[in-house]
Amino acid sequence: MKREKAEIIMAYNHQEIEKKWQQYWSNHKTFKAENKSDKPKFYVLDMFPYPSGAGLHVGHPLGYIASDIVSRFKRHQGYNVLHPMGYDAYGLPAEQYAIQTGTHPEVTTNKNIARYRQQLDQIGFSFDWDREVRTSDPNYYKWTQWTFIQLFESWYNKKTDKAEPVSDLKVAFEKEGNQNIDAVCDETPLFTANEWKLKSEFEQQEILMSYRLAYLSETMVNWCPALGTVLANDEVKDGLSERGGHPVERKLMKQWSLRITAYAQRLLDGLEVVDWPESLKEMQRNWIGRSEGASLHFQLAKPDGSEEQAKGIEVFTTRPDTLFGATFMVLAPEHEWVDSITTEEQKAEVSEYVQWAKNRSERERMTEVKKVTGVFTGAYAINPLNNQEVPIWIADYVLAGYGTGAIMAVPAHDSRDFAFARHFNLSIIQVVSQPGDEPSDPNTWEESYDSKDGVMISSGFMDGMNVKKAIKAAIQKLEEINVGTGKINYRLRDAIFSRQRYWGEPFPMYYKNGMPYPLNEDDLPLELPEVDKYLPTETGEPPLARAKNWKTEDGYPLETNTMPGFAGSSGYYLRYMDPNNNQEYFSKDANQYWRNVDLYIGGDEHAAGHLIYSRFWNKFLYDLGLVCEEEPFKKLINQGKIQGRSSFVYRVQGTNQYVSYGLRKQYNTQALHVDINMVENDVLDTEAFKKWMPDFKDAEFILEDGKYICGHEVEKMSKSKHNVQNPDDLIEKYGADTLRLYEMFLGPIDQHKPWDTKGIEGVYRFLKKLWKLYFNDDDQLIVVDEKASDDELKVLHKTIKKIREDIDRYSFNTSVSAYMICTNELSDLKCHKREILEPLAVLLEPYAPHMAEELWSKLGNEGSVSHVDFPEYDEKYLKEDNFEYPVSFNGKVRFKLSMPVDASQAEVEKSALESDEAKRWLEGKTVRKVIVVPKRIVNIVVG
RNA sequence: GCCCGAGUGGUGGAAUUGGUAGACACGUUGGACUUAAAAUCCAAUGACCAUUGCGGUCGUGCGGGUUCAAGUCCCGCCUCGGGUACCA
Repeated sequence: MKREKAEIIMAYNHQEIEKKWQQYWSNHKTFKAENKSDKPKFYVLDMFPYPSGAGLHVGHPLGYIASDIVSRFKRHQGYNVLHPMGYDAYGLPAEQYAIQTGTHPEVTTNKNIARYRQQLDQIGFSFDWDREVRTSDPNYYKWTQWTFIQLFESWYNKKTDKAEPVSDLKVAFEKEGNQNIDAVCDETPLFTANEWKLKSEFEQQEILMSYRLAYLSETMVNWCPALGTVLANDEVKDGLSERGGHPVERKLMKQWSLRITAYAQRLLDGLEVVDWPESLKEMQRNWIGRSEGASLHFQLAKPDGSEEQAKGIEVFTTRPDTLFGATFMVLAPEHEWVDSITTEEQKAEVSEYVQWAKNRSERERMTEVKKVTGVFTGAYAINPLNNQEVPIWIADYVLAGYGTGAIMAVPAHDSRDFAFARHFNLSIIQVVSQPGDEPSDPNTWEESYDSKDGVMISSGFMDGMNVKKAIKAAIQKLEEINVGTGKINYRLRDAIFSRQRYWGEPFPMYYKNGMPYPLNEDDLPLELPEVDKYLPTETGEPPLARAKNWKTEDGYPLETNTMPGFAGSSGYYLRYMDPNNNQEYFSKDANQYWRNVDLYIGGDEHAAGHLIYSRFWNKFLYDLGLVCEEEPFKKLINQGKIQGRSSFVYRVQGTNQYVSYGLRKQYNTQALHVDINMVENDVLDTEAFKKWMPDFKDAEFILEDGKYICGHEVEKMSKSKHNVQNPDDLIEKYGADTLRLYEMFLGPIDQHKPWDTKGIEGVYRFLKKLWKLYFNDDDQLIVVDEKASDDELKVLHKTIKKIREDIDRYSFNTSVSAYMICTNELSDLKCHKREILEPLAVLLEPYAPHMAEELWSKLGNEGSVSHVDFPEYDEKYLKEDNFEYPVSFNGKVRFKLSMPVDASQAEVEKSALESDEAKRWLEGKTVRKVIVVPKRIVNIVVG
């Protein structure tokens, strides 16, 4: 009885307070952002989550808490803050579940969203929920579809370096054909205006297709049979699908693609102006993969006289300087000329090899990188600079998808060519000499010399030049003799945009005579139809082919593919600006006001996916004049992942006995994961363990000091490792404010760190201690109006300064300790004064908003504290009269010396040398030098 | 292989511009209160040596260097994490 009573009086009742204020915020729309405002704007965005069935674990809110702190801080500084949240609602898990159970993915998704929302609300985020978007909502995906149509109706003009309407292109074709058009497009033969006019509608559309930014084409795709769909390059990791880890094959399929390659250079250039982590920018640079070099043609030694072969085989090289060392050529097995150049004698061998290469999985190909394979075609080409005949080989180390799918091989200066030449006994000629080294016989080399550091030899006109100069000279020569030209190549591929799945945006396209046409914009959104099963049809068509009447009013069949996951997330940050607009994606005014995202927080796993697609999407809309900023995300922070901390028990081999961590070496044991909820401070609750699973019912324990101590390890948080910490239990026990503070206290926001519940008590204690500055044990307000002392003011103002600086540099962990220090010091001073405690409540708001609101209101204030001015600090309270100088001798600190802060260097030096403590260290030594750094240190050099 | 990032007490981490290394917190130990426990409060807590007191030596992954002074800057390595990989 007594105990219960004590708990009721318990001063800080987080459960009641947090519920109350969450309700208040929701009722009063405290965090609603207005599109019309005289205030400066600040846009803080989180990467919106995919609502998975597992709900949130403690890792998810980490970034949300950080962005919420910044949002709240900016509101206190008078900004109109846009801080929205929504859901990336299309995704494979809900669809896989639908396949298994027949439950509509929308049902699953809505259920998961409801759970996410409830969890998010509990943490006390200051989102403007009136702006919520869901990618699967027709009102949202209408604009995803709309953007797709704009992409379809656009082409990329290299002359103006931007996207322009296809309608303009048609006008140009009618006027002068395509000879003056400089576009990023598929290879298209030249035609005149007359020729254009003579073409059929179908032929014209076919040509336009090769210019469109969203285009349909037969391409080599990553086909994942287990998922029954095609995947984009960034969705494939190590030859396996990123989701589910299923094998991926190469397959030729007719697919929609986005011509993101048109933007390669701008995507690269834009990285220079954004404030992103260097590592992330580097990842994008690598993904875009710009390389400078030359494109040139090798004539066939015996062309068959066809127009095609007359041009020769085109290759791309970054080392045109080494042309004199090009002793053979290699084509990718998929190269279009393989059949036509192979000689009769080699036919069988070549076709066998091509077949073999084709059937290899991507995974095999990757894991067997070191294995050298290839076959001779029997054909020869002519090196354009020295007119030597070189054999043409086929090998799968040359990729069809990069450059032209053909290379000139320079074995002396390229390690892959070197390995190939060695294996097949092809000749190797040295053309670059390492500085300070004599040229030697390459046949004796252990490896090729790939470095660009060196001087040309055996290279005719380039002899004696350094590599850099020779590259320029070679390109010039190639252009002179009209066989090649300088060229920049990108590794970036066009984004494959079709998925053979149900749960995604339908394409707003229909087919007339096999040619795709866009729907009328008035007919958008094209809503996702109902189907009887979420599987492909018997004939292998995507699930949408099951839909009844999947055709236009005129009876033309609609596209049956759906869009990929990154479609909906590419422009969601724009829709937040004006989420309920039925007329437009977003209004011009809204975009002019909100412009772009000032702070974007999310994981770095999106480096090569979402963050590139989004930038592309934004640049395209910029070209259309719809958005006013070319880069969508000004500042970006990657929050680190929170890893799990697994606990282990040690089962003695073949028994049901479990030995405590410290004694496990004495036995032959096997480590088993145990649920971290049964473990506190590494001590196992043995009774709970016995009840956990039937297998453990009769478990026996070998204890140390009467306790069973568990082992631990840092691993990924996952259900199977029983180390998932969900926030709900912690919030119930300690409250959201504690959780928020603790997640920040764990360490720098951008660092990966293991979750460890141990420290949360300390943060909870801090909040209770802070509460006690305002209330006594009977929960009576004890704040007084007495004038604050200098000491108290100093504590407050140094904390204000620290918190402001810390938030400005996103150092959230150090803020938390600043609050703790402040509370400790005010407690020591027994300070209960309004002059200190009222500003402190405001200061606390970004991190612990519920408590701040409660304190603010209990102090007699009306309404929410959210928009109250953030406290300013005054230097005059921070000033010290004295500074305690550490005095060191030869760099070792020996004693402290208190001096007035305005003491001159000479005075400090004099006092230091004359002080009693100094004598000991000066005895028998000469002072060689004295360094005095004002308000820092004194260093006396003796010897 | 290549490109990034990181290594600081038993643990998470702090040290913002080269200037007192280890703030703050956890954990541990000892103590107060209590019949007891929880909660709370107080004290100690990098290692080693000396502990009769003053104290001393070492110490930020390793080895070197620059400097009056280095966790911080430079050179060379090691380990871990991430990205990428026949990209010509």
